[in-house]
Amino acid sequence: MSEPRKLEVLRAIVEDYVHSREPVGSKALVERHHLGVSSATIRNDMAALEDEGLITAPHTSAGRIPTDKGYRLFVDQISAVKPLSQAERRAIQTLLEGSDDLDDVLERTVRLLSQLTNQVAVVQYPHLSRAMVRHIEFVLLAPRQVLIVLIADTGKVEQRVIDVGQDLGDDALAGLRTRFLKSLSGTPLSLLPQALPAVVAACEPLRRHAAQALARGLDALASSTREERMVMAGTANLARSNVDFPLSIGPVLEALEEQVVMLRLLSEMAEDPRGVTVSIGRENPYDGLAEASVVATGYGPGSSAKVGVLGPTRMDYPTTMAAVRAVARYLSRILGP
Amino acid sequence: MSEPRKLEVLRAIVEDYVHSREPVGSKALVERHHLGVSSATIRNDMAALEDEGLITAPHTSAGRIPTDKGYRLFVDQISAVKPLSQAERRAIQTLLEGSDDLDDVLERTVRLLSQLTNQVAVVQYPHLSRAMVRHIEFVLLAPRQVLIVLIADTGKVEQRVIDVGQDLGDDALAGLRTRFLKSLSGTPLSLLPQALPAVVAACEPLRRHAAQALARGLDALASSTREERMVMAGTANLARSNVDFPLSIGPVLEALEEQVVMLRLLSEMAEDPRGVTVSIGRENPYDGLAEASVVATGYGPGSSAKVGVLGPTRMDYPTTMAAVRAVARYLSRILGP
DNA sequence: GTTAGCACTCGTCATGTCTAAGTGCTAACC
DNA sequence: GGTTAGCACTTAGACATGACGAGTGCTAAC
Repeated sequence: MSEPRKLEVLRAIVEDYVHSREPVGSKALVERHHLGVSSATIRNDMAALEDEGLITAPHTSAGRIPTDKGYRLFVDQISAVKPLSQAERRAIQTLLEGSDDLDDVLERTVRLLSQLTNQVAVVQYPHLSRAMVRHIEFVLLAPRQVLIVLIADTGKVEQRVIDVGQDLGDDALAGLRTRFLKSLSGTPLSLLPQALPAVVAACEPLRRHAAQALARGLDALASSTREERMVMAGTANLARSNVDFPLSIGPVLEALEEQVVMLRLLSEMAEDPRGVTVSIGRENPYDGLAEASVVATGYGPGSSAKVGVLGPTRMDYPTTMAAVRAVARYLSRILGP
Repeated sequence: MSEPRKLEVLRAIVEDYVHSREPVGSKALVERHHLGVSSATIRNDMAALEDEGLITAPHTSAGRIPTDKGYRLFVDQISAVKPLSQAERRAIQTLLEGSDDLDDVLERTVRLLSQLTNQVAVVQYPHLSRAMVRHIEFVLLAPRQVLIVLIADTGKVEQRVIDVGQDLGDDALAGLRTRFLKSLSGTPLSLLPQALPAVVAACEPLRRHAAQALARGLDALASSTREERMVMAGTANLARSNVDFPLSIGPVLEALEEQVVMLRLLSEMAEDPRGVTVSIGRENPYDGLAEASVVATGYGPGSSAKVGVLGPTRMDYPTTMAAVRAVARYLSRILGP
């Protein structure tokens, strides 16, 4: 029993099953793929693969289907990432180049990726840990209500309304603004928590209270900038692959809606040297995704933010991986300097 | 054959069907509801209702189920909006009062509403046509790149990066900012397009080009503020009511994802004097929602923005309508002056 | 290590039968 | 006229049955 052929058999099973959604038997295998041996031999190989937990039979005398472990081996060792067609690559390029705004870029990206893969696409907003304070604006909405706007040099803007706890005039607020801005301009958002107390301390005691409140607001803003968000598209594709989620797509939709779940999942996916990381079925840390796989990769500066797709475990991994990788590259290029 | 009893029968059919998801027959009807007549009489009534197109039989010798038209009559004339429980009302109040930010309020609202109704909840961002310019900020990101921030007195902030087409220093930009701000502060966003040319004209010819670009940017921002957005929650509820969408929930998910569709739908729903508007099944202008109903109402100043839920036609209208109405009221109160 | 052959296992499909639910109609009743 | 009882008729769904085919595992021979 040759080891390489066994892998070949596994590959064939995965490919056929992904293609037909039906358990694949030994006979069909020798017919469709010209392995140079008889079906009996394949049966032996399959028995061995089953012993190793790479494939499984839904019931006696049905063909075999890959297990999570089988997909894993397939993805890691057997499959070759299938390059995109020329047309597809051109589509990516033209579609993404037409956009300017960050929101717009990400929006287009997910749509594109979901169409390319026929799956749910997800993209995380870029991390802004390296972002610095570019501008701070305080706007008096009511005697005690102040709108704080924090602008990072990445172009990201965050705002929030707070209650400063004491009446403030426009002038007083402008004064505070200048003070904050002078001290904080250029400060990395990540260092804001440390930098704020000094600014507050330097304020006139009379306005200490308001300054305190403003500092708290800025702190919250900075951390909500760190706090991650994501964009998503193609949920309707889930309905099409309804059959692939034996129970229901409910848990999957829940996971997608609970963005926290997805974000943690994405960030926990270690970066793979091959460029794309795959998390298969029960490997996912969230139970609702036990029947789903996530294919993701980093993009942008430091590849810290993730872009990826989510679909049933029974997914065309080579093509999906190729699409994700390609999109991530274009994305990096466009967002890059 | 008494007209009132016929309506009573329709009501009973709708209620039972909504409750059991099964076609309801004449016998079951007389058992569950104490109409003072025999099943034979009910059968006559049912035949009449069927003739009028209010109910239909899926096949010979099954019970009847309401048609869209039947639901319509039920909603319009028969049903009484069921008041929320004390606990539910308290839940709404406490949950919504804990929030400050507009985004936060809307986010909480949809979550709450989707939980209350076990349906998909949708809320449109408030129209800002009456909003006025509170503040304008230009930030130089690169020699020619300027970040424009437009802050409305409603607390809404919009930003965008533009290319001004000529090199500008920080000072020059600050000058332009002051000029724009002085002229435009307090201008309703809706009047911005008319107000901008004058400001540009008043600028020094040297900076005319940049001013032109900035004005275009502001115009775009103002209109993108007018442009509508929405928040949504509870899509996972669709999966649970999978059975209610005979074909697939795919088209529904598509409609939800294409926010344009939903927004048009919401805005086309005329305001109903009773407070809540319902659009049932094929009444919806979008084919993918032929099996779905939307229950919505306006909120906020002028009730111009909409909040509502989407679910299968087989939906508990009285409760849903009550929930939507209650949530809209709290929402108006919180966002109110 | 590979192959052919064969007995055995099950899921699937087509078929047939039976039952319960529910209707529509007719004739009697108030 | 509206209401009722009764009955023949229709049909979906549940269930059993059996043939079929796909597929396996094993053994013995190559």
